[in-house]
Amino acid sequence: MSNARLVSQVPDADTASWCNTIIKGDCVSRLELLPEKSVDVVFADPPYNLQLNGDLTRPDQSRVDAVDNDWDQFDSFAAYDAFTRAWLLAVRRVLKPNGTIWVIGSYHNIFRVGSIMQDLGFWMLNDIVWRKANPMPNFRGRRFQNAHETMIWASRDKEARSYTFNYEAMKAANDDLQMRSDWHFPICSGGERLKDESGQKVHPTQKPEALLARVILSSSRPGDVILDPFFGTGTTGAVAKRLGRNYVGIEREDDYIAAATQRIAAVEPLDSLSIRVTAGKRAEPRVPFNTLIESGLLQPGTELTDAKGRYSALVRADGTIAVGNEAASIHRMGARVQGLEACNGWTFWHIRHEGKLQVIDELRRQVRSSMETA
Amino acid sequence: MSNARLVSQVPDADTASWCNTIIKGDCVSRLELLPEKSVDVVFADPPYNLQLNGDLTRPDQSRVDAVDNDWDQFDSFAAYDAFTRAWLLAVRRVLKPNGTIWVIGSYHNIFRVGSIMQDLGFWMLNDIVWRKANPMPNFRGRRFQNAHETMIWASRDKEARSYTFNYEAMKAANDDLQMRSDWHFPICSGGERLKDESGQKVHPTQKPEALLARVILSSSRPGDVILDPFFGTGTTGAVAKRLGRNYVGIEREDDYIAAATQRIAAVEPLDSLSIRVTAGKRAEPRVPFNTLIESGLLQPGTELTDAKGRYSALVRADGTIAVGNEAASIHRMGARVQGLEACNGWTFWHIRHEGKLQVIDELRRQVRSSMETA
DNA sequence: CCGGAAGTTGAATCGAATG
DNA sequence: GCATTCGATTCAACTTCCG
Repeated sequence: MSNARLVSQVPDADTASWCNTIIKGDCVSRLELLPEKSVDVVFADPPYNLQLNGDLTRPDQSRVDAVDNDWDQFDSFAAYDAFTRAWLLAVRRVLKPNGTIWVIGSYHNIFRVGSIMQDLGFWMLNDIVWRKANPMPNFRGRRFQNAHETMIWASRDKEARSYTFNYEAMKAANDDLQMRSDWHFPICSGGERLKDESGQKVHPTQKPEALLARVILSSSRPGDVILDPFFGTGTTGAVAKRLGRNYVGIEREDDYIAAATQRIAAVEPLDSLSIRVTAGKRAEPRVPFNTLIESGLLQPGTELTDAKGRYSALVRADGTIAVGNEAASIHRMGARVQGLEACNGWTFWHIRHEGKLQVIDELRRQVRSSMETA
Repeated sequence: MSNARLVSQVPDADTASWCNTIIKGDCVSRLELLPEKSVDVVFADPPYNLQLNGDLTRPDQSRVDAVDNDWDQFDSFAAYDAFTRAWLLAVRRVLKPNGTIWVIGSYHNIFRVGSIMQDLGFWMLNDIVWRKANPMPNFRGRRFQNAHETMIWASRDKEARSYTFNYEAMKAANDDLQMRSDWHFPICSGGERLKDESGQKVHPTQKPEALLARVILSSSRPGDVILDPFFGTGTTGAVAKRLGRNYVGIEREDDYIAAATQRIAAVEPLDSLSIRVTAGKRAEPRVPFNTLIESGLLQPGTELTDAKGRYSALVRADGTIAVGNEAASIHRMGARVQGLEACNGWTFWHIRHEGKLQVIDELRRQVRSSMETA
């Protein structure tokens, strides 16, 4: 695999040989070929174990093209459970300790998948509901229209603390409101839906790229490795490549592999500027309070107050602030004057600047900005 | 139980002695007192087995009042599974062959509940998503906002063919479109939320009556018997009585029984079932900016400018826009480049389209119009 | 000009949370 | 060390209007 296949700014020289390939075969046995702790994110769209009896016809007597493939046939819940446990275990071995996994399913299988994930030690972060903009109607009128599917997002371990979640990016993309657990997307159709020469859909359950894009943008960084053990026609690979991530797919059926290979080859990765992840304050360089003093933005002896002028403190040369005889950090003193356990001093304290109160976090922003240009 | 009673419009004199009562005690042992095959619908809101560590504070340092009741403490998944199997078995005995059961839960427990239901022979009809209009935010920014809960609706047996589903009523209530599996309701608050003398909520997880009303209206008929084995403060009973159904509740805690008794006594049954749960015409749906990208109307890398071309920004794949090294939402970046506090990014930013500038609000209009036709 | 009703604005509160 | 919150609801504070 040449580095040229990967976009810039990503760790490329040491990308493993199996990256950005489709491995043919059964996912449990093929996963044994991958090193442990080597992938950042897993997206899995396993067989749903639909239990369909006979044909379903629309009110006009046309026949619904159901999922009746061999790969969705299981003899019992026990057989499906064993299958599920096996692939989840195999996937867990290759997942990094801080990696996360997504599994999508419907009410036919998602409860079994979720239980087994918990039994194996995965730690649930969210269940995400994909609300379909254009779901298939319920033709018999005996149930509610099945208008959603469910995704489970989980970390490899309960103890994982530094899994990737691009909170700020999701929030900014959602008009500055934090992203909820219910997502709204159309199903995969139109030009995006892969068809064969005779116009038949290549895969019965192809997922929309927009769904995968949000999955990947929320829980991975450029250059990460994303594994899809049920690759199908390669939606995960196509979106990963477009977004500057590495993929690895496992698939049994030659037809699907052929379609996915062709599809992914046609994908043009976005330039590196377009895929940069919006970082939250967590990722910004830490600026100690006394940097403000050292840089001359703030003089010792300056008076700090809260936004309403109820409390005041004096800046001291050593980077502490004083109230009466006591001195402490901006955070501890902010907490103490309010009688709270904790306080963010950067957003609590203000200075008087040209007659108006200005939060000292603004001074920190100026320091950071000058750090970048320096 | 006579057939005549089943078709009457209201619960009447020949109802069994245990109907419209609250039975005190543990639900598994108390259910043994009820005759088998005697209830039409079960609604169950079992403990969720939340596994909370320590306190959670809001960004303003106020403390979140968590669910820390004894009844939600289990030693292990195995203990929770045994509890779940026991009450589901007991409930199944008293359910009529054509009866159905609803169980509500969250990702903490719903996968275990669903698996066990399938193992015991219940047959899933739908999973229903309750999308909360006003969920609690995620204060730490480490996950998606947990904005929904899940209900499972199942028949007692796979073979049940004549369970009750008021398809036409649901469709009529939904502006003549089939009722979908995703429902939208506010959480229980305001005057509906039961408070004690000191203003504290009586029950930590009281469900909204609107939710129960749709459950009952969709899956039962007037005069039916509805069992709630975790009665709590009696939402199921209050709504059942109002809608002309019989209820029977089982509850262990005296405080909850007292509150439920008083609450239900104050309920006036409706004289007509023409009252339906109105979904209410929603305001124009909010379209987050990244919907434009996800729908393909706007490509990452596209340049945005203001109407006079003084400022420009780059669209990124994650739904933010970038000016230089900084990225933010369309609104915040619009404000920043102008040096303002706020800005409506939808009307500020434009794209070049066929040689002319087009405001991105026009793209939003296109998305909304395609949502309507879908 | 006074008193009270009625309407408006803004602050404060709080919710099944593996945080 | 210091980052992190959304929407419904209620209540207090204030304004306006009318007799």
